[in-house]
Amino acid sequence: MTKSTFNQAIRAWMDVFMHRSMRGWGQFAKSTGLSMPQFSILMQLHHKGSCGVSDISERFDISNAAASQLVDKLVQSGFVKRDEDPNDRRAKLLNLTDKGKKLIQQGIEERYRWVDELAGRLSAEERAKVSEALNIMTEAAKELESEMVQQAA
Amino acid sequence: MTKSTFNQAIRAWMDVFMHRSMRGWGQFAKSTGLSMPQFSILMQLHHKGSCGVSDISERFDISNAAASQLVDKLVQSGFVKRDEDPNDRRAKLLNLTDKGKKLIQQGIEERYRWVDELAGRLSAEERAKVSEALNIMTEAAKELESEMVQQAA
DNA sequence: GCATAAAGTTAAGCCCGCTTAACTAAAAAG
DNA sequence: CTTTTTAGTTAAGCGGGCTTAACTTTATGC
Repeated sequence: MTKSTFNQAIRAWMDVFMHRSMRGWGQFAKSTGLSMPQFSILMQLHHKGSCGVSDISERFDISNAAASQLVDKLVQSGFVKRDEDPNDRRAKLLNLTDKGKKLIQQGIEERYRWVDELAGRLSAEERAKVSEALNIMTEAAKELESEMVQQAA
Repeated sequence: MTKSTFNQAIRAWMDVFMHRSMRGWGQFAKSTGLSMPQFSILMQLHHKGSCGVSDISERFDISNAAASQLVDKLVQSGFVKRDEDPNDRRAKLLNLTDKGKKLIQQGIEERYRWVDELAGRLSAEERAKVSEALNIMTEAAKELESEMVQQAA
């Protein structure tokens, strides 16, 4: 296996997959009535869990003020809860509410549906191969991620 | 290979991959100075090639007027060229300019860099497995896509 | 050929995200 | 204990995306 054959395979897949999933998320966000920035904050909370307002502003490279305002809208819509941090009363702890979690989960399920359809077209043998390969990739990605975090710290 | 083992594998991968690539595209779009809607249009043109204004409005579920205005900004910034359709002089043929193509290509390259790093962590044997699996998936995705198009027609 | 439909454009107006600036409150530094 | 720094909020104002509505130009249907 040459490196370039591998690269070709992964690039072809990325083209198909990225295009498809970006389109899907955009449409889903729109269907919820939330703006993309608001929706992205929900996604971030889903992935990273509890965080403060300034974490949001750093993550999306916007001002604290902007983050605060966006979060406030999400709080008012009932998707996010904003509690005081008991350890630092200046800070806030942002979390998805049940309503927020449900919404994101629904979006994820819809994304899954597409790959489930894909899965349906594969033989059991093919599924086994794909499954093994994706586990390899996921593992590598997680390792890479954790090294990045360490590097940043 | 049970279906649920497969689903688990693909979902884990999607979680990692989608989060990563969405973040990446967002940051890249921001770095170009283009808004997300504008950037998305460039992506669409990259994937689907030449199309009219109303194709844009359908694809993003916005009015013709909105699409026209967005496109106009992209034309003025030099990322898109807007020619008359010789077969129907009402219609326009939208295409990426060289500048537009270059921009998108650059974004894609940056996305690739991440998976290239991933690839670097794999053994030749693992790369072969992953490569085969991704080709299977890409093939299935393309088949599914073309059936969808037929169904819509 | 004339009426109707279709592809795009333009303009007015609304909402939203974002920034800067001024502010409150709490923690850290000295 | 006072000063400074940090976390977050609020308000004013700008720019952008989107919609509706009015319009131009070209193609289609009868």
